[in-house]
Parts: sequence; structure tokens; C-alpha cells
Amino acid sequence: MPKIVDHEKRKIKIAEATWKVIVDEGLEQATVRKIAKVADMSVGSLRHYFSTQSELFAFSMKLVSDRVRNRAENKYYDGPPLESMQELLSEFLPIDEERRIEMEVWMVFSSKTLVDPNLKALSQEVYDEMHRASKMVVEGLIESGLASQALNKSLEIERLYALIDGMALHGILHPDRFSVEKMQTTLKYHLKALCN
Amino acid sequence: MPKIVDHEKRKIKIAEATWKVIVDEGLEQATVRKIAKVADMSVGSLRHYFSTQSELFAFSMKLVSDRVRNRAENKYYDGPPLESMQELLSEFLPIDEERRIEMEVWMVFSSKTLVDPNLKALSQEVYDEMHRASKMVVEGLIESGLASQALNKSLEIERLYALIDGMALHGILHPDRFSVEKMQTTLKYHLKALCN
Amino acid sequence: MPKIVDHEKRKIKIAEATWKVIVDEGLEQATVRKIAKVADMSVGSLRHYFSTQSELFAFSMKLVSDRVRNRAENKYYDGPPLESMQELLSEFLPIDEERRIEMEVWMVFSSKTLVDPNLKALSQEVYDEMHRASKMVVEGLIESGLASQALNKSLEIERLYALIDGMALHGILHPDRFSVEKMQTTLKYHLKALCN
Amino acid sequence: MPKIVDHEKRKIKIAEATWKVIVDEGLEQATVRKIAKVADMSVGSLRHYFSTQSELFAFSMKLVSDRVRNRAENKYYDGPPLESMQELLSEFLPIDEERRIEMEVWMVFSSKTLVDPNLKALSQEVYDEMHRASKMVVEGLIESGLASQALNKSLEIERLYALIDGMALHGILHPDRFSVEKMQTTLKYHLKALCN
DNA sequence: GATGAATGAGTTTTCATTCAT
DNA sequence: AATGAATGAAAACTCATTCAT
Repeated sequence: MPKIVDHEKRKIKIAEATWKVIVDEGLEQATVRKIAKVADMSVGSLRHYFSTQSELFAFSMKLVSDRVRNRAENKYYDGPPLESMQELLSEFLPIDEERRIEMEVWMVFSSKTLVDPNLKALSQEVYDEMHRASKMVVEGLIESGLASQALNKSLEIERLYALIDGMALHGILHPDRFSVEKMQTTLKYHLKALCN
Repeated sequence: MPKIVDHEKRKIKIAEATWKVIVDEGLEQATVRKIAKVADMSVGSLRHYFSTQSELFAFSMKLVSDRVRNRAENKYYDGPPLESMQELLSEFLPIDEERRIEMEVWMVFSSKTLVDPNLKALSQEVYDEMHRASKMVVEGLIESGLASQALNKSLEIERLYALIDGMALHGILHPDRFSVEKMQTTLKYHLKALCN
Repeated sequence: MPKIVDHEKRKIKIAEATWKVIVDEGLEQATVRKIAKVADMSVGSLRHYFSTQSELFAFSMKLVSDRVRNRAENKYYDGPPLESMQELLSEFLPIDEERRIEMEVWMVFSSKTLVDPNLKALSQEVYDEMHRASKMVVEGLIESGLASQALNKSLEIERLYALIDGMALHGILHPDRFSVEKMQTTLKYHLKALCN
Repeated sequence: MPKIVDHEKRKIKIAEATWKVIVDEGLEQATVRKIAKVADMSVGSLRHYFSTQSELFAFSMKLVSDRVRNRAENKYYDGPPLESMQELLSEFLPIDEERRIEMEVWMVFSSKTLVDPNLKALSQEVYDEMHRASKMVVEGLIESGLASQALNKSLEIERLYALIDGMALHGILHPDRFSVEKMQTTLKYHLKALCN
């Protein structure tokens, strides 16, 4: 009987170490050596789980989207509609340390997406998912009677989604200029604006 | 002092080569050797202009903001206010090849900003500039009487700026999903929404 | 003691997997991992049969000589002398897929012989065996009266043996230039030449 | 003005270092590090001349054929025909230290030829050249009236060429069994046999 | 016996930077 | 000013071998 390890858990541990190195030192410093060290294992061992760095990065990026999606899906939305929507959309913003790390890692990988075909597919998938979430919110507002039926639904979806990602970007790159509070207030403001 | 001009021209040529490599192959592939090759000069010669790679990157990033700013400032805005604002704000969106390249390079460097203190200052400066531009637009709309005085100016500024950068992000990362046309329509839609 | 037979069978299976990897990808690619995979077993398991790679290689090389020797010895030579000799000597030429693989593997290991003392002994043994076979042929021809007694026996042996190995070499390295047919015809021609 | 070095000479120096390592320790030990050390330069410097190991090996192999060809072509053959031919053909045998090294290196690379497409072309070229040399000898013997016109020219060419390479092989792999003297005597014997 | 996880030394390769010319 | 040779550190990756289960 071989040594028993939970393969998936190990991979997640490594991916989280990867996040840490990326956040602390940047993607270029996310070398196999450093990641192994942070994950507290040997380079050779790490290679059991990810045979190439590319694989490791793909998994690490995917873990971000999995985490965010899971949180968004498993949350219990029971308040008033506007508040529920605010809560849902906040899942995609760097409103606390946990989310900030994920968003930052996501952004760094997104950047890499431009020239790494390996990561492109996931980026597209998530774009589509986010787009659907944005659609759900806009349609939810209209159907619940909060928002006017006269809204241009399609454009509102694009606007909302771009707003979310723009705020996430500002929140990550300029936390001192664009605080979490501003983020939340601006989001609430936008949702309310849709309801006039 | 023609020498200085030449010197500066050379540096710009090198920075543009850097952009090219970044867009084509990514920041990690932007090695001194490759950049020198694309700029059609020797490695040693390139070093006369930039003694370290870090300097070169800082200059290359700054060139993006200079270019964008110059274009925005030197443009002659003579149409109706809403159209002028649309035109101004479009300068910050990847609406054509030239701008797409600049935005993409900017995004890649922004990513690096998170861990490279050398680039952080410029990033902040540009954030502030953009914020001011956003403010100008919002205030312009109010002062011209197009937009209601009841708007929350401060939040509208954040909203507009985030929308712009979010759209730029989507336009760069997902040009097939978020076309230039959608970008322009969404922007126009937003500006109009402010005027209701 | 059926266990021992199984043990031996397993070793042969592993050696054949080694051959396959060598022929397909070369000696340098004949890693323990790859061989284990081709042999359809785990790395750890393979180690029960060969505790070091060196052992494995020595066994794999020896298997070639065993196979060739067995075939040569167990063959029933009942035709005319010249034909029998042609048949015998053909056992040492890559005249079909099976033999081609063996010769190729042999050649690869022979190359390694130059610097690997572990393999040298076997190489010498086989040289001597082959030399004896060559001697048998030459003496056979003379004794049977087919060849003249005036032949320089010793030189004829060297000549025949070198011819065989030279043809094997050409057959392996340049099958498109030196076909199996040419090989056979040349051999027959040589044997006949001895009989003039 | 850049530092002036004779690029080609440097490459040859490196290739010779490669030969040395191969002869002393085998192809698998012919690592870039070891070669650089023997060539008395840094690894990075070596990479100026050969950007990949594959390139280095291809050049090193080619250098063998160049050396042998040059020697064969520039030699002044002025004795009796049979002696001239003996001398020419001896160029392809490991009759002294210099030639032994070249032949050994050639053999090692030939082995690699089987799975390295990069080296295959050269191997074929040399095969053809050697074949032509063999043809020249056979035809020379016939034309000079030394050998009978009744010879099967085509088969004699194959036979001679295989004999040469077989003897080279034996001379390299088993110098204690197949001495230089035997080599020469066997060759002379063969040439004479053609003349009966 | 069997498994595969773990290790660390070793490999090729890349690269920013320095330096002699 | 310009060139490209030289360097050494560090990268990704490979691998035989060891070991716990």
C-alpha cells in the first residue's frame, strides 16, 4: 500500500502557496523553488503534482474562479432584493483580505492571459459567467419591478459588469484612493440609479 | 542641442520596441536581448540609453501615459458637449490598434505595479490624472445644465472612472465579446443616463 | 519453484520494455520511469527486480546476446553447407524486424561499452563467441572442400566477422541505402568468393 | 569595436572539447558544464557559440567528417596503386590515436543518429561519400587492370565498404582483440583478393 | 511484494549585467 | 558611442534512488 495523500488537497495547498508568492513578490518571482518553499515541500515533490509550471499556473488561476463561484453560489440571499444583489456583486470585489488576494491573483493571471493560450480559455469562461451574473441582476431588478422596463437591458448588463471590474481594478491597484467603503457606496449608488 | 533630441528619439524607439515585445510575447519575454533585436541595435548599445532593465521598463510605461495625455490634451473639442466628452473619454479606451496596444501595455505594467515600487508612483499619478478628467466630465455636464444638480458628484466621478477602466479591461481581454462598438454605445448610454 | 520462473519472466518483460524505449527514443530517454510505464508497472515495483539502472541495462544487453545465441544454436541446419552458413550468419544481421531491434539495441549498448566497464565484459564475450562462429564457418568451408586450403584462415576469419558486423551496421543505420536484400546478396557473394 | 575573436576557431575548440569528454566519459556525460570546463570557458560563453546542445553535437559530429575528408583529399597518393588504396582506406580506420578518437566519436554519434533527426542528414551524407570512395577504389582496381573485369562491381563496393566499417568497429570496440596490425593486414589481404 | 510520494543533485537553458576593444 | 564577448546566478525541468505504507 502506497503512502496515502489527498492529491487534490495537496494541489490546493500548492496553489495557495502560489497565490501567496504572487501577491507578495509578483508573478515573475513565482518560481517553482519559491512556491515549493512556501508550500513547505521539495521542488521534486511539487513536480509530482504539477509536471510543468504552466499546469501549476492554470490550476492556480482556476482555483480563484472556483473559490469565488462557490462563495457566490452557496451564499444564502434572504434580504431585500437590492441588498441581496449588492451582496452578490460584492463577492466580485476586493472588499476584504481574502477577496483582495483572489482578485489580485486573478488580475495578474488575466494579464498573462494575453499571451498565454493556456489560460485564455478559463478567462473566457469566467467572463461569460460574470456576464450571466450581471444579467441576472439586471433582469432581477426589472422583474421585481424595482427597475423600469424602459432600461436598455443589454447595455445595462455591460455597464454593470464593466463597473464591477473597473471598481475591482481600482480597489486592487489603488486601495488608498479607492477604499472598500467607496466601492460599496458606489455600487449601491449604481444599483439605486437603475431603479429610478 | 540636436544630440539630446536624438538621444531622446532613440529612447523612444527602444521603448516602442519594448511595447512590441510585451504585446507580442508578454512581459516575461521582454528581455534585453529581444528588445535590442526588435529595436535593431546591439545589447551593448541599448545599455547606453538604459543602464538597467528597470529603468527601461519605467520609461516604457511612462511613454504610454505621455502619449495618451498628449493626445487627450491636444485634441480640438468643438462639437456638442456630450460628443466632446465621449471623444475625450474614448481616448482612454482601446478603440483602435494604436490605443489597444497602449492600453494593453499599460495593463501589463499596472499588474507589475503591485510589487514593483519603481512603477507605483507613475501609476498613482495617472490614477489621479484620470480621476481629474473624470471629474471634469461630470462637472462639465452639471455646469452645462445637461445633468441634474442633484447628482452625487463624487460618486458619479468614481462610477464614471471605474466604468471607463472596466470597459478598457474588457475590451483588451475579451475583444471578441466586448467589441469597440459596444464600448462606445455603452459609454454614450452612460453619459446620457447622467443627463436624465 | 514457480516463483523464480515468474521472477525471471518479469525481468525479461522489463528488459523488453527497455529495448522498446531505446529503439523508440534512444538510450538517454530510457529512464526508469519510462521503462516502468512501457512495462506497465510502477517504478517501485521495477526496483524489486533491478535495484539500479545499471543492473537493468546490463541485463537488457545480455538478453540480446542470449536471444541471438539461442536462435543460432537451436536452429536446425540441414541444407547444403553454403546455405546453412548463409542462414547461420544471417542470424547476426538485421534481416527482419525482430533482429533489427536486437541489433539496434546491441549497437546502442556497444557504444556505451566504451565508457561503461559494467557492460564491457559482455561485449568481449560476445566478440569471442562471434569470432568462434566465424572461425567455424571458415573452417567448415575448408574442411568440406568447398574452399581452398590455401586461404589464410586467420585473416579470412577476421574478414568474415568484420564484414558481418559492417553489414549489420549499415543495415541498421542506413536501411534505405543498404537493404536486406543487398545484405543477403553480399553475404552470399562473399561466401562464394571464398570458394573460388 | 567589439572584442575580436575567431568565431570558427572557437567553435572548433569547443567541438574538440566535446570529443574529449565523449571519449573519456561517454556521450551522456558530455554535459554543457563539462565541455565548457574542458574548453576552459564559462557555460554562458559557450552558449554564445552554440545556443543549444543539439547544435553543438551536430557541429561536433560534422567536424569529424570534415577532418577525415580533408585528410583523405589532401593526401598525396604517389605510390603503387594498391598501396595508395590501402593508404586511402586506412584513413577510415582507427590506425592511430587521432583517428581512433575521431572514429570513436563518430560511432557514438552514429548511435544517436537512430533517434536524433538532427544528426541523420549528416550520417547519410557521409554514408554516400564513403560509398563513393569505395566505388573509386573498386573501379580503380578494375581500370588499372589489377582486378578482373569479371568482378561484380556493385557487390564488391558494398563488400569493401562494409568490411571497412566492420573493421573500424572492431578496432574501436576491441582494440585488444583486433589490433591495428590485424586491421592493416586484413585490408591488404582483401585488396589482394580482389586482384586474383 | 508493491506502490507512488518524496528528495536532492544534476541537466539544459535563459538572462541581466559587465567589460575589453 | 558602439559592439558583442563573457560571466555567473538562477530558472525550469529531469531523474535515479529512497522510503513509508
